Amino acid sequence: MATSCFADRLAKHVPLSDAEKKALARLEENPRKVKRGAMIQRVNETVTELFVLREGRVMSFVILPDGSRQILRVYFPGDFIGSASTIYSRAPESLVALSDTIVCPFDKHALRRLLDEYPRVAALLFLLSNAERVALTDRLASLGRTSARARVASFLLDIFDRLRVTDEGITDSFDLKLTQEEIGDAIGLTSVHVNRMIRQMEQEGLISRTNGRITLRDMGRLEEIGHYTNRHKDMDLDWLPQPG
Amino acid sequence: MATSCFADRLAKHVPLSDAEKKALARLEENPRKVKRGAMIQRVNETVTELFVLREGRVMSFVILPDGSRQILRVYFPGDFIGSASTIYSRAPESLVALSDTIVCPFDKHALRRLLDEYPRVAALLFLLSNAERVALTDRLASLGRTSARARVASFLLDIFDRLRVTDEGITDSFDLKLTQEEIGDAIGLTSVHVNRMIRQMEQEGLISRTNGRITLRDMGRLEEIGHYTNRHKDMDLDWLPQPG
DNA sequence: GTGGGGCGTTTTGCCATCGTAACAACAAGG
DNA sequence: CCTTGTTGTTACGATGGCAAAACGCCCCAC
Repeated sequence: MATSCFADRLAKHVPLSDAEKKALARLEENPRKVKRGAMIQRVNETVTELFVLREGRVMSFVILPDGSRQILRVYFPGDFIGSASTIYSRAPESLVALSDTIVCPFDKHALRRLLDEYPRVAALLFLLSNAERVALTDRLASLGRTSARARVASFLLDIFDRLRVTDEGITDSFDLKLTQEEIGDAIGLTSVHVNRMIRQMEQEGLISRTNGRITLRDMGRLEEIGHYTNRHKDMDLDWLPQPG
Repeated sequence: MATSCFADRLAKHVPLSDAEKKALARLEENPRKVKRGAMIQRVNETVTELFVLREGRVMSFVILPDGSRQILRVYFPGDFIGSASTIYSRAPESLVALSDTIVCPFDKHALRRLLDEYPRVAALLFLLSNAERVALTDRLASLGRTSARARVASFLLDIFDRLRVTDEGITDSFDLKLTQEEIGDAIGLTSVHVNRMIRQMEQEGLISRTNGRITLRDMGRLEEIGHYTNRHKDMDLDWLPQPG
């Protein structure tokens, strides 16, 4: 059977039948290489495609009329991207590759057939979009009610924990692959202030850096500072119908 | 057939079969009255229930360790509430009634059966949760990258447009039913500053107020100020499977 | 009717946080 | 070598938070 990183991801939550895996793999039949910095989707463009991210990193963002940018979400391999085009005819957000990536585009009619034929997968997608929703509300609380310092801390922990979902090898350090300006645009700060906070945290021994690689030196305190909770531990999908 | 405000809401997007309507109506078999201010769900509590909001208003929020509150979402009749409990065993957010309300709780196993038997409804729920996701990213951009003035403007417009989805009678005024402190907690400001902005906007003739009722006097300028786009106009669910 | 009590709004003064602008240092890559 | 992009650093100032109090309003008890 063809491997599918999307099926692999979903299978981390619930067991999948072979038929389901095969159907999911079909979404990834048309892998497309995208160079770092290339646009995958432009805001307001008519969209009928969605994507599974197979390799590399992608971000979604919007540009406000005054030119400032808000990064909405950073995506990692196995993530399902562009779900907004299931319901809006024009893209509400832009997608750009943060590194050289491989995305697998598929038409929403392919998704339709999948949802139609594999109700259990439809339910699963619904559940996972609820998890995404919670991730967004967590960041909303972060932007709305916490200090710059707390936002940086929770942002680092969030990226760290998400990377660890798929990469077991990570223990305490990771490649952020984001400029400080991008971090700022994700958590509502300027690059200058992100820099202040990061250097401060480095001085205090909370983190350390060696050419772009971040090492978390005191996760306990970082969690406190960022008011961060790792949601991944608390998932429960056992109540879904069994496969078959 | 029993009326179901949830079915009515969904039917605004796509036609539903009688069987689907009936199945949706079953979710609302146990209406429960909730007094203004009463908790419907407490953060970190074990949850197995979800809700359809039939009447009144509800908000979801979290309290941070320093006591500050972030309001995550305000809900109106026909909204589907508490979707996080589909995937997390403990509630990531609290739910409280903003007015005297009627909610219809149902167990997630009832949802399971619905998703299982009516794949088209499952798909529809998935799509609508994607719309919710976009609503959240819009507010994320608002909190991360816009001024206090812009946040207030877009917040008012957002509530206004959401009320108008179900209540055709609304033309330019509505009952906000939120204190300025609550507005602030929703958009990341203090009540003091919300007050400053609202009075400023009133002085400029952008809005006017009479005992809690807001009238939007210049929606065009409000949309500009808030960098607001009404997403409701742009929905497209026609590609879903047909009923039957 | 009168006198609270509670709740929300209005108002003020002060000041911390964070943004703006500008530039230096440095690395990578053509 | 020059260009381009990222990080580091500073000075200055605006936005919006904080604390505190007054005000208006509604409801209730007396």
